[in-house]
Amino acid sequence: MFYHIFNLVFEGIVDMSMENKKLVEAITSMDEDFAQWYTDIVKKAELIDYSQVRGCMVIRPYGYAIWENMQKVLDGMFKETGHENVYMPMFIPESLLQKEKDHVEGFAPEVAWVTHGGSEKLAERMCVRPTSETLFCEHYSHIIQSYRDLPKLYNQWCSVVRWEKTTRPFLRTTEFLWQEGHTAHATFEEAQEETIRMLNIYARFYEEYLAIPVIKGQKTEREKFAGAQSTYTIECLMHDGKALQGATSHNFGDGFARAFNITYLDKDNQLKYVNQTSWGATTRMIGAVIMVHGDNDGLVLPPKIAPIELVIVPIAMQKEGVLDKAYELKEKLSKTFRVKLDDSDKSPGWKFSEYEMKGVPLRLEIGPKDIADNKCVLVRRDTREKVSVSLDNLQDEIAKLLDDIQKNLYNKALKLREEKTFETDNFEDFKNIIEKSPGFIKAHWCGDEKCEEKVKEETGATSRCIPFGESKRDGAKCIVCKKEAKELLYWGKAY
RNA sequence: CGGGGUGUAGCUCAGUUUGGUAGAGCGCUUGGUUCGGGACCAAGAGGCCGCAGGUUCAAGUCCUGUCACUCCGACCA
Repeated sequence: MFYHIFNLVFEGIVDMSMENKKLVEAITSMDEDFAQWYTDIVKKAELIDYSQVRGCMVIRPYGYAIWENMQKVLDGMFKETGHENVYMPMFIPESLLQKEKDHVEGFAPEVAWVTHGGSEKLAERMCVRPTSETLFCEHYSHIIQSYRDLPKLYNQWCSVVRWEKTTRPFLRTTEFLWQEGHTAHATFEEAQEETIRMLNIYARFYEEYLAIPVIKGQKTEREKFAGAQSTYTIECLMHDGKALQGATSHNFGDGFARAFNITYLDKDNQLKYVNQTSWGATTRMIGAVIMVHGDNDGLVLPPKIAPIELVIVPIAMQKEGVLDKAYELKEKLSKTFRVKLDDSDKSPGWKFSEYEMKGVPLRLEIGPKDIADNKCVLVRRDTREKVSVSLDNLQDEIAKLLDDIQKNLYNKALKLREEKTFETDNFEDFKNIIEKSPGFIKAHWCGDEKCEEKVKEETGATSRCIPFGESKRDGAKCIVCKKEAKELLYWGKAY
């Protein structure tokens, strides 16, 4: 009898607590279903909406603001290193696309074709650019004549279209936003220098602004860009242990120059081919930020690229003086920080959850009690830590906290990557790791593409890069064929 | 491109088995009370049941086709 009653009561409690939990837990837990967690975040943080167009998304103001912040910083870095922005057509005539053989073969399966203008069939169909190498090359062939015209350091911000089979917001969409740098140089060495310079810029951007640690390295032959002589990459690791290519930089040598006849007359009066590079980064960076820093309460944004660094939530705002004080703080703080004051009549608790979902780094609570004490409460998104601070040195306190959050996010991400990075010489171990605790695996390789292929077939992992600054161990053997190793590689399942 | 899942109100979904008046919760609007972790009361607005055919007196429900989203693979940033 007692037991029965106890059970009923107990069940009642359990039911209630679960109901409450459901109300609060707006998104799927990342441990339960990482893919669903990701989808929940992009929608609930109001980054995107799905559109009527297959595989394409609407980037909403909050999502686009993140992109604008990324653009602003990267564009500044490009300009500092002497690059100029241009804009190329979005269409490429078929004949132009086909000039470089490897390149067209790489992209042919995923281009969209325009066949009609109005109701008239075009004499030559055009593709919607999947990337603009051919257009830049065509243009360079017109404007480069002398060694005095070099180097040409161009970049463009635009969208490109690749007809992907399956799509996911930010990670892979049919149309996506990016920047593509295209440069032309007199010598191979200069092109190589540029390739690495831009790779380093991406790495710095990831680490300093996105708070994401990266592995810099070179792609293997199998993984390199269609038409490139060598491809370099920055690789980062997501929360679920999958790798994501953060940005790439390619040295084309004179391959495209030969196909497009881009020549210049050198000092020695010899006609020579230029050497080219290209490098790009995309809205996929937003996906990286989500999957590296996000948690079960939503997005977590690094302060340096957060559209809102600080949100002010007034408490008991119908009470005399609260809103006035909140407006006053907003005005003062907006001079230094990106600030939002939420004076809507939602409850404070709702606002707390909402801005946590949106990953706003800092929350400022101001209520009657604080005002009486000349204080306010600051709450960090990353650690949930609450501090009560005097209104007198608020600016300094906020600056310090934002700086600390930025650093903490980087350190947490680095720690996560270290925990998920393994090294092995044994193929069976390799398979086990990939299956049971996915992450980066460092393993030696003989240089044969067949071994690379075998790893992919049997484990699903691909080679991510030949890392800079980490050399192979003397006498090490290939993880697959056990022959003498040529390189140490990072491997992993990738997005 | 192959395999699975899902399309009904802005969102999450019930209703489909067995055809017969279009539903719930949340959100939204208006008014009021609240406000330091997703508040409450009252009154409202809101749907061509993804789209197109077909079967039927009658289709959200049955049949055929198609489109989109999503997950898992192959391809890619």
